[in-house]
Amino acid sequence: MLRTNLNERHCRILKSVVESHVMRAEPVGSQYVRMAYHLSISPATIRGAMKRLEEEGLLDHPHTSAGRIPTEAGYRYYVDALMEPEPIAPATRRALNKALEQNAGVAEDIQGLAARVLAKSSGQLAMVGVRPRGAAPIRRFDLVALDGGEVLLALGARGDIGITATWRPPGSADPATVRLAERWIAARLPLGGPSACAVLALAARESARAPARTLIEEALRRAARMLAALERTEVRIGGAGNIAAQPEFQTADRLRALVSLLAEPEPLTRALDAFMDSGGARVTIGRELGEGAMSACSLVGTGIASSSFRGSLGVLGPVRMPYPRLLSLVSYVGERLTEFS
Amino acid sequence: MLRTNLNERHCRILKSVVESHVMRAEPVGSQYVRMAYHLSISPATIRGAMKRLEEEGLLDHPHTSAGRIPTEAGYRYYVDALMEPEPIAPATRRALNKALEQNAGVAEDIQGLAARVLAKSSGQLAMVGVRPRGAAPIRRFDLVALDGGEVLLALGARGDIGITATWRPPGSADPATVRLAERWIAARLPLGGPSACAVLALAARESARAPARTLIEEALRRAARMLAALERTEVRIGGAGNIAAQPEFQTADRLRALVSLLAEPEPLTRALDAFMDSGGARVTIGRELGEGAMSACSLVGTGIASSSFRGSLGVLGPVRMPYPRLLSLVSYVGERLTEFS
DNA sequence: GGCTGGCACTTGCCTCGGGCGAGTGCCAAC
DNA sequence: GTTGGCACTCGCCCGAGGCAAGTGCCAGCC
Repeated sequence: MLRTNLNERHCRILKSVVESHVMRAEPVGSQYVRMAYHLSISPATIRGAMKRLEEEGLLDHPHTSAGRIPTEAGYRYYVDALMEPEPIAPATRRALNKALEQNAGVAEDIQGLAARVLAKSSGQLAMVGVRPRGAAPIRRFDLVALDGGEVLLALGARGDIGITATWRPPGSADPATVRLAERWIAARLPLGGPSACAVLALAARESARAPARTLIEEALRRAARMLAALERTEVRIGGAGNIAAQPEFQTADRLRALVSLLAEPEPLTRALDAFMDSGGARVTIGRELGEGAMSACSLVGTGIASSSFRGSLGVLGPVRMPYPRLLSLVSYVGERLTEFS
Repeated sequence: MLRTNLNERHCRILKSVVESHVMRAEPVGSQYVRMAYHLSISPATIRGAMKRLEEEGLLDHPHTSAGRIPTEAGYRYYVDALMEPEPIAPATRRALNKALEQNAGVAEDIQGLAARVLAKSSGQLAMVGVRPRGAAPIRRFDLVALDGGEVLLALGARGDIGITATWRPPGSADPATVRLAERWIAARLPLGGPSACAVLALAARESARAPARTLIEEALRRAARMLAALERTEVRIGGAGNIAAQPEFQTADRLRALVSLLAEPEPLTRALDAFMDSGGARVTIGRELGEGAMSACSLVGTGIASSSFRGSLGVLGPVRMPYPRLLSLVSYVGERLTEFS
């Protein structure tokens, strides 16, 4: 990907064009680059270099009399080879920590919180998706007869979270039968290991020979459903309004695409999933996201993981985004989030 | 609200204008009304009547040479006095039932399902919000010491749903203490009655004198938080793309407002809440929704309720909506949903 | 007296063309 | 290799004119 046939001046000018364009959201001309970056070469020289960069496919100009804008390849080159990492301002860092810690107690909503915080500090759309580790360990399995003929099923799963369900088996539940069923399941269910699939398999394989068959089957079916709900990736999105305010999203078409994306966020979550299990923060630019509604966007994302979950988070915005800042930000929030396992 | 100084012709013409405009999304002229409704009076007469309706504040015309469009008052008059109820087509009815029943098993997501189904059949944005009954009865309260020094708290709440939490008290949990704490709480917690507030009050009032004070306080605090989460209204939104495609939402402003609304749906949910505990389906038109981003929209909604929850559902769209059809639809889905308590 | 046909009028929308400004591309000169 | 100069190219803005739709009003008719 890295082109070696660009000399130092070309690089410098490409970098200037990208950064100017990110800042101003307009095509940038040779004059502007010269002024803004105090280059000691003349506009004509800069124009020459720009033309060369255009021939390389790194710059584009919308029409003859407009300045240059970076192509997606130009952004890619910038991200891979030119940009300098931008450390997070201490004030931002403090604000992030404060916002995250203040609400960390509400464990179930850590993703929503992180999405909000990340959206606010990035000025883009932020997404956080978390999924429990593949085989969510069942830490506890209870099947209890309640007064009044109902049965209570309690699953203690990963972390703080657990779920229960109660139902009334046909013909009401006899405590002895329930006890029997619980023992039967507990003896066969490998606590600490099984995922929803495993539970279902257990149900299919063995329950036919069990003593309290209907009750056991019902309990296992419900347990599997509850586990499946826990194992689903839950994605939270924040700050959609941010990117709706960006100049790139002023046209009705783009906005409509954004609405559709919010209404049916599967493409978003799929793009986010691509960052799962990846180490540091990475960038996906424009068409690299696919040809759909998001092809005019870039995604800066990272995987997050702890002993109890895996997931990913990222910010989505127009291709013209401040990559160095967002990369640091996404990295940092990712690291902090991992600590809240 | 009902004006009596409109004769039958005026009513007929107002009705025609409203229905034509709902269908075509354009100002309607005297010619069109005459043709479309086979009126035997001349365009000039219709124009006279329209002028009268305009003086009454029921019609408006954007400029001299445009046709008429209904004002919000015109729509209100139409809804209150002119429109004829439109029964749901049997095919739609069947489709609705099928879609609802197919997935009814996934109890936790009944709202999301209903929102999707309602959005599809209405062609508008659909919202479904459900909240457990005010004082969610706690049907079961368990506090158990787990192996390894952790404590499990299980709450059996309304219906099928229950939740558990586990945590590690400082200095690990001694089974005897946990048992003590459970008894203490069970003796004071009025099973079948208390809401989150009540639990918190119990914690504040009495725990100071309790034996295993820190443990009890922690358990009650967690229980209150879990109950609060259960008692929150959870709103699902579907079909945002539908109304983004409406002619009223072609301008960037409107679309941006829609994006903001999706990003921060509090105004939506508040508007929806107004239908809670109300009987049949009702309509809120335009400015009646308040002056915010939704003032260009109407909401057709109804309350839904069963022994275990209360809530509301509705469809949101431009003021120019097919009210008779949507009223029937919302009514019907509301009734069906109530059956899935 | 109310309804109707006819006609002038208003007004938004579309298109076209000219002026303006920004920025380029190229060339000759250094 | 770099630079200043200059012609050129477009996109954008703006105002004018033509068009179409639909009204308002008035005189006449049933």
